[in-house]
Amino acid sequence: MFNERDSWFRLGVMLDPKLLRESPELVRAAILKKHLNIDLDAVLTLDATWRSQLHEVENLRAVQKAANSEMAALKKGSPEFLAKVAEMKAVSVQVKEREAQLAATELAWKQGMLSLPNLPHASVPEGATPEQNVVFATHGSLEVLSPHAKSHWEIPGFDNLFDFARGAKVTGAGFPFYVGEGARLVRALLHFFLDEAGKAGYLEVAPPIFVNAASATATGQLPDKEGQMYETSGDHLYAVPTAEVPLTNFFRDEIVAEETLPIYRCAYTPCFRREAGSYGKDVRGLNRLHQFDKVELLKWVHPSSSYQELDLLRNDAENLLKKLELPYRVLLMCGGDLGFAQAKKYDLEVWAAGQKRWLEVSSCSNFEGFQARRAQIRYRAKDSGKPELVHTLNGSGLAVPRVLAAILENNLQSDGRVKLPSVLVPYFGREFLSFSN
RNA sequence: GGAGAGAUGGCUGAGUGGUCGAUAGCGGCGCUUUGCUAAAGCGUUGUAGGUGUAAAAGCCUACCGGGGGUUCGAAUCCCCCUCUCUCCGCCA
Repeated sequence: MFNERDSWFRLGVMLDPKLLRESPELVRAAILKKHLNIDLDAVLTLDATWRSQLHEVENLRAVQKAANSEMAALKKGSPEFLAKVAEMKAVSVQVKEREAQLAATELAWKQGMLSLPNLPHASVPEGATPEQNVVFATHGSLEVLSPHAKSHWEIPGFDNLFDFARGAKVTGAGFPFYVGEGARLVRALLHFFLDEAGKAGYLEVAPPIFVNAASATATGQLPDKEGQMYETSGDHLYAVPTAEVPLTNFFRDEIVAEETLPIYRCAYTPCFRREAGSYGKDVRGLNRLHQFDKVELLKWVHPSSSYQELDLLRNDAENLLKKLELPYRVLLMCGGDLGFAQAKKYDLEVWAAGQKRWLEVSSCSNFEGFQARRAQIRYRAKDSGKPELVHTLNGSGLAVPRVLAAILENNLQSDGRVKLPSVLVPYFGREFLSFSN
C-alpha cells in the first residue's frame, strides 16, 4: 500500500543546495522579497551538520570496503581472516549507529531545504500584499458593457442551466450540474480553448486525473497543500487540482534531448479543489467551485529562453480573452503575492460587469529550475554533455467557469438572452444562449 | 480478485555471498585506415552526493525496480511493496 518512502523525502530538494552554501545572502534576500518567515540560519546549520556526518559515514564505509578486498584474498576460516571479521564487526556496529544518525539529520535537512522558496526574478516588483501587484496591462473598455449586466447568479433562469441545488444534493456545495445550453457552452469553451492551444503549437494530452503522492510532491502540492486535494481512501491517489500536476510529471526522472526543447503541451482536465477555508462572498455562483474545467498550457524550455517563453505563454492566454472579446487586465505579481515556487508570475483577470469585479482566469508562471529539480527533469547539454535542469512554465488557457461568468454578465441582452462572442458561435451552434431551456 | 514468471547501465543480456559499478553484444562518441560512403581496427562511454578547483582533473561514497532485514561483507539470501508479462475470474 502507501509507503511513505515513495513520497516527498525521497525526491530531490527544490532549491540548489550549492546556491545556499555559496550565496546564502541571495536566499535571504528571496525570503525577504517574498515576505516569508523562515529561519535560514537553522537550515544552514543543519546543512553543515549533515555534511560532516555524511563525511564520517563515508569514511567508515571506505574502511569496510578496503577490508572487504583484503578478506577476499584471505583464506576463509584462517586465523587472519577470523581476526579481520572480529575487527570489522566493531566497524559494522559503528557504521549502523552513524548511519541512523545521518538519516535523522538528513530528514531534518531536507525539510529545511523544502522550506526554502524559489528566488524571485529581478523584474518582480517589491510588495507584500495583493494590492501591491502591478497592473501590467489592461485590455478592452469597461464602459461599453451591457447596462443590463447583473451578477450571473441573479440572471433569471440561471438555475436552469447551472443547477447548484441538485449538485449540492448529489455531491455537495461547489459541484454544480451544467444542464442543456449550460453544458453545451462549457463544451464549446473547452473545444475552443483546445483548438486555439493546438494552433499555438501545444500538443494536446489527455492525462490521468488522479496522481500518486510522488507526482503531487514533485509539483509542490505535497506536503504543504495536502488539505487542498481530494484523496482516495483505498489507493492514496489524489484528484488533480490542475492538469499541471500530471502534465509536469510526464517527464519526471527523465533526460530529454536538448534539440527537443522547447516542448509545448496542453491538457484539458476537470480540476478538483477542496478550497478549505475559503468561504464567503467570493464563492457565489461560478466564482469558486470544488470541481471545474480548465485547459492548462505547459512548457519545458531551455533556461536561456524561459523569460521570453513566459511572455509568449502569457500572450497565448491573453489571445483567448481577446478573441472572446472580454475586457481583462494583466497583473504582475509582487514578491509577497508571488507564490513559493514561482520566479515570476502574471495573473490574467477578466472583468465581470455584473459583479463589478475582476476574476482571475489564468496564472502564467515561470518556475525556472525549481520544479525541474524536484521532479528531476533535465536535458543533455550539447556542449558539456552533462544533464542540466530544464525550466518549466505553465499557465491556464483558460479556466472555464469564471470565463463563463464573465460572458454571461458582460453580454446579457435586454431580452434576457446572452449574445455569445462570435468565435464561440461555430462551437456553440447558435448566436444566443437562452436561460429558459 | 486468484495463480505463476519477471524487473540489472541508452538497449539486449550475463552474473546466485567477497577486488562487481558490474562480463559480453548493440547503440553513441573519438581516433586510425580510406577518393566519398560503407566496412574494419583501436579507444571511450551512466547518475547522484561529498570533497577539491578560478574552472577542471583527481579523490571518496552511494546507486543492479522501491523499502526493510540477515551478514565482517548483498545485484546475489530473507521479508514487505510497486510495476510488467502469462493464465483464470470479473467488468465498462
